[in-house]
Amino acid sequence: MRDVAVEAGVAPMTVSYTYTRPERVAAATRATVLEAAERLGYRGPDPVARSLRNGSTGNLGVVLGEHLSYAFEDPQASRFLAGVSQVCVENRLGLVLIPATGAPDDSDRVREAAVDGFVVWTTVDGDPVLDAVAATGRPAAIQGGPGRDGIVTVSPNDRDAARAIASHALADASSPLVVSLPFDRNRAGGLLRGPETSADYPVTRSRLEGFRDAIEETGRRWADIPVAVVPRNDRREGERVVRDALEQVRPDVVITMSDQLAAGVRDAVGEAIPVTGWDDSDLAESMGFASIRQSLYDQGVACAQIAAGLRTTVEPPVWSLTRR
Amino acid sequence: MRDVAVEAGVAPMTVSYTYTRPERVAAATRATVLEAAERLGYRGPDPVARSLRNGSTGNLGVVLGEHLSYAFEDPQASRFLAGVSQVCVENRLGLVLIPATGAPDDSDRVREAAVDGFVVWTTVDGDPVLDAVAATGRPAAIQGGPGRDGIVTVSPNDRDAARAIASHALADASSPLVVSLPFDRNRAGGLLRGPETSADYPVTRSRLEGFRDAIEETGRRWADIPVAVVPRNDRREGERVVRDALEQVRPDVVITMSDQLAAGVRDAVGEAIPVTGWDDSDLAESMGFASIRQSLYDQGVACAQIAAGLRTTVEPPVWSLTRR
DNA sequence: CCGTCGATGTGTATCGTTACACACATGCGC
DNA sequence: GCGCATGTGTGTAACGATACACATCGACGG
Repeated sequence: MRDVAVEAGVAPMTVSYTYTRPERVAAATRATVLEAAERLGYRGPDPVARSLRNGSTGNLGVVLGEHLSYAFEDPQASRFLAGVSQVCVENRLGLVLIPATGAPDDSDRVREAAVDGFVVWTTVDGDPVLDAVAATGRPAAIQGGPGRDGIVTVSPNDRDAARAIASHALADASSPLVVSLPFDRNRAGGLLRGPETSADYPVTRSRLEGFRDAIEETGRRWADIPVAVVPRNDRREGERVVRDALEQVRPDVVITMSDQLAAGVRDAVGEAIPVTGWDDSDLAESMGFASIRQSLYDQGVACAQIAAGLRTTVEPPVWSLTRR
Repeated sequence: MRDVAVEAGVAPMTVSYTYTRPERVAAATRATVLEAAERLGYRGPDPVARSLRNGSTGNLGVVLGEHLSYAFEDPQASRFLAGVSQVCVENRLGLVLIPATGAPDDSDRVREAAVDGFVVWTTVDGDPVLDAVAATGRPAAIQGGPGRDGIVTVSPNDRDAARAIASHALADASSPLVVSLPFDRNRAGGLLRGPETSADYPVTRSRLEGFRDAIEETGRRWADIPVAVVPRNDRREGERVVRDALEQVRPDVVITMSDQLAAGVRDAVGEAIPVTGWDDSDLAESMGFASIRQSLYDQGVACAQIAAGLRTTVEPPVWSLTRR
């Protein structure tokens, strides 16, 4: 920039203003400057230097508690990210993806990220990456929890929603099979019996609690309920885990934690056993099973607005039960 | 950092080395420095200042020629991005998403991105965003074209592949229906007759050319061939467009440009009319239609490596025909 | 003809870091 | 006791940009 200033015969500040506040500089001068820049192949202010001087990067960091490719494959994460990206586009913010796989250098990644704020996709309790995020002192929001000081939690009341849909499922049935998202980072799959509802993922935990609430309300004992856990939120995993489970149990309804899983169940059992999903996506509509409607897109928007400093609090996201 | 140096009673450089090259500084001094940092709440070197000084940001920019949410919904884009993100993770690079929707400020976004290199997801011919990318002078790669000076093109020979699969499809059939990806940014859908193979998207164009090659080889006139164009690479769009087309034409084979579309065709016509896909995904295997195998994941890896400066050229990605 | 105002250009200081070259001490072999 | 390698600490000088306050000048009302 200094060179351009010399070439154009003006002060560096004039060049700076030419780019950042064109109206502040006379049209003639502006032309001279741009011409000089053209001659020298100068492309405009360096974004990094600008960030340093201004103290803001114009970037939002999105922490994904999974291998990055997960973000592109899980439909729920996708919807959420779509909401985040919408805010970024509207506000001309960059979107920086930060993987947090549970490795020790996750925190470094966060510390070294050149961003103004963080959006965190739900992770496990006590994830140290949350400490790293909070330590930056920058605005941050997390979808689905866990809650933490310094990070705004954006999460619907999953427990209530889970209870509602489970009650609905149990209206005409008596022996449910629960299909659950992973409990923890190990992501061990398998069939359990009325497990402690102590999953490390708060989202999984709240839903389990809600299911248990509903089941106990009907007089059944949670300890007797089969719970099949998938290693991934994936339709085929849902199909597989249910096939396996059916070798040991004979449920008359299957209660799942996502539409993908519910679709997988349908793949396995057809209409023979009713199933419920979660998220009320196209799948739920086209295959015709009950689901919980909650907008992950809207939650993405909310999180991004917080991270961008556009707001500091949000109403808890709403949910509703779509009966089918 | 200066403050920490004072607090610890050492030179700023010592503090810097404490973080970036700990082995360069005596253990005792290091401890003193870290202690002082702790007292002052210093979290380590500022990434932005570091980038400025070092001249590199540790970020890769990915230009998506679509609304960002598209990246999270199109399975092909997802696979590609998964490959890109793999390279980022391995090399500790950040991943910055840059939307390019065709709006005039796309170029600004590129110019203002604090990244070391660019990966571009296939876009239309003459997209000005490519000029902006090339103008940065940073390493860049584009998947699927269009080709351009200063940007490495990573693309299989789509035309040959298209000819191969179309020939395969025409072995036992005589009147094909082609289902095509969008021609241009307008994304108008609809049914055409042997259109000029002049789509703005080079990927669409090459495949059309290949289909035409194969069709003309069997003695049919391209001008007579019905081509249904979808506005989006989406299973349901595939279903819809074929339903519509079947009101006007009676094909005995459907040749599509993606497995999603092929699956949509199956949804519409079942096994009544054979169909071919593209990408050889799980869908192709489970539904049992022929497809072109090419790894978008690997292409993502290749593009990212180029953008990261890890290599400067790539072999053309391989493709193969999976007959079913 | 003076005072004031708006429009426009310019110096200064600083954002937080690090490459580089150098200073100095220590220890070791001979 | 000399020469030399090694291990540690320290100035200097940028990296590229901009906030802020100030200087200058012509215009214009009274």
